[in-house]
Amino acid sequence: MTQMRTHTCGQLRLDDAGRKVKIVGWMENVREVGAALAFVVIRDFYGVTQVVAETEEMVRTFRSITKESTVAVEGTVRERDSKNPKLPTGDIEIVPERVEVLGRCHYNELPFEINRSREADEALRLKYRYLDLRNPAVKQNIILRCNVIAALRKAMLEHDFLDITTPILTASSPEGARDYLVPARKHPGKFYALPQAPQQFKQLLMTSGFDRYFQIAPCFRDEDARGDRSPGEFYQLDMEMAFADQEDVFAIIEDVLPPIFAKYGTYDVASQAPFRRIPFNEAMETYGTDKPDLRIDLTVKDMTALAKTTEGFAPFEQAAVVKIVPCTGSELTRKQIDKLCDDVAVQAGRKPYWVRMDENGVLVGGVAKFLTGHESELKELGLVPGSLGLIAAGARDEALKTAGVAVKMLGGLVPGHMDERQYAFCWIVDFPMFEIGEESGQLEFCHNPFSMPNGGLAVLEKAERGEIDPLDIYAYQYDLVCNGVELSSGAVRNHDPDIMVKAFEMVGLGEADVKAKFPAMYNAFCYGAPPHAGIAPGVDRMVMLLAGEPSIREIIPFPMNKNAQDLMMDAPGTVEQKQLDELHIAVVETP
RNA sequence: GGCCGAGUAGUUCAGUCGGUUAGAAUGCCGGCCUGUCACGCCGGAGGUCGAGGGUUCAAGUCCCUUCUCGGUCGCCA
Repeated sequence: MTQMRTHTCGQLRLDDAGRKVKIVGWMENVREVGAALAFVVIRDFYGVTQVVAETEEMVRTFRSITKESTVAVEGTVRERDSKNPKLPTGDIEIVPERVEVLGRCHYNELPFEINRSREADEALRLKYRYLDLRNPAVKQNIILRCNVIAALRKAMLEHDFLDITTPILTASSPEGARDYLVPARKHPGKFYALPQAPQQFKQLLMTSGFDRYFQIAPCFRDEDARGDRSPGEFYQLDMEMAFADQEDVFAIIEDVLPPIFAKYGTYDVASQAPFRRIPFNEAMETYGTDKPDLRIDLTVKDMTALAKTTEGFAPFEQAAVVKIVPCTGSELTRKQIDKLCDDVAVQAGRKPYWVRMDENGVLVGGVAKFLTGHESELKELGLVPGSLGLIAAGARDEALKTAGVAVKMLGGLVPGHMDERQYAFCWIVDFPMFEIGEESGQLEFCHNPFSMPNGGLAVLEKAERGEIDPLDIYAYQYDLVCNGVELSSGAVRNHDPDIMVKAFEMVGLGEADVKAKFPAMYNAFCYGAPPHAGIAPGVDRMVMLLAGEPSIREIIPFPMNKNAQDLMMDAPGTVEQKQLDELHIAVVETP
């Protein structure tokens, strides 16, 4: 037989009995059950197939091959005496006539067992990622990723979006995250930057007359990692539409994403269009976060007025706001409540207070003694008999953040408050355009300066004349949130140079700054730009949600570790002096 | 950068109040086993307890320093 293989390891069925075949793959396991009987498992991308050695010689042959070597097995398909219903190929086995080692595994002990690689230390998995990926369970997430990306691309093309690539080597962007810089050999002292997003390019494409653009775009940001944030690089489904507004963008996303989530997700229920829209301020007040998990039915209630009438508890008396998260049906013990409050503190930075209303309507535990006498008011807020209330007091943003974390943790802990098995999408809309900077104390852009203010030039001018508070100006800026995960930010862009300059003037900058920071875009917009809007859902986070994985590294083929190192390739690494010389770089100190 | 957790056999982990020769499972090596499929049974090898210092008659265990990994906050327009 000259073919490399006639069948894959996932292919053969009972119908194939009697057929002469040749399979190739990794020798996963040898089960010897006698001197002249052994069962050998061969694995390839498609599945596993059992080979049975029935002579002493053949048993010795397989025994001599190290596990995880690649082999070719030629033989005859036969119906099994004892079938395995758990395997697609479990009805048959191959009686080998010829066995050839194609690629020998030089080690008889591996860094971890392939089928249990997910239990191994993560640094070890990353160093031997090529072995980790042999594990079908690990490989499955990468296959899912491919399928999801293919489905996204297909859907976008069907909606008449053009897939256009934009430069990887580009100019450093003055705002946002830290850039990855690339020294320019031909321009001593100058640098390219890897794009944090194709933001400016896609807006320039709109200005060039492309009507609908998208790209599965690599993005690079030199910021610290998180469980749901890969260090260094990630991918976005970047899209932009000309002569379009917020409604047009929502319509596309609401058309594209739900079917893909329903088809490829671990849960088959996804929110249908239109997604619920929640204004930013309402989200903060109701959920304590701008990325609410709508699967949880708990909300934040304001008890500031009530708290002000209490006596003897300084945190209530001094706090700007006091928020409570009432939760019915809690049977948490005192110990569990303490643990919960500690866990909230880890994420929120401050510990919540708590109180319980027992079945008789009596306040017990925690800060109960300061609230006694206010039972009826608390009941109105939802702290009914049999409920636990987590209370956050302090400055508004601190209290809301603490309450938001409390909502999330209570939802996950107390049964009956979270309908977990679904994808719950929502839009967060009406983000404030400006905020008072924490450090500067001055008016600053809340998000990015490219968003169109709701009200256009007129509203900025009103604010300039003092007729309205600039903090009350909203931007056509929106986030897409699913199950408490921020999937994406988007906006109706500011395509009018005059409004752009005015917006910059509001924060103490001006035309010169716009031109200096975004020269290409500002100039392009002076030549007639279409109103346009877009969004860029994170592909990695979507796949994470679909795979039901808590770590983003599980859905990236070759992830870096938390410290932005590729342990397999040993990157970042040192380079030769010659390379540095060409790039006009002097290394002052090598650690 | 802050805080929290972890680091013991190839791997995953246990190790009590500081006290005899540091254990288990799995993997590896050898033997047995004719229908296994996480095969089973018997035997064996395998350890700088992350590193350095200290306290002590005695440290995997207590203290200090440091390194590494993970989580989280800052950060991520």
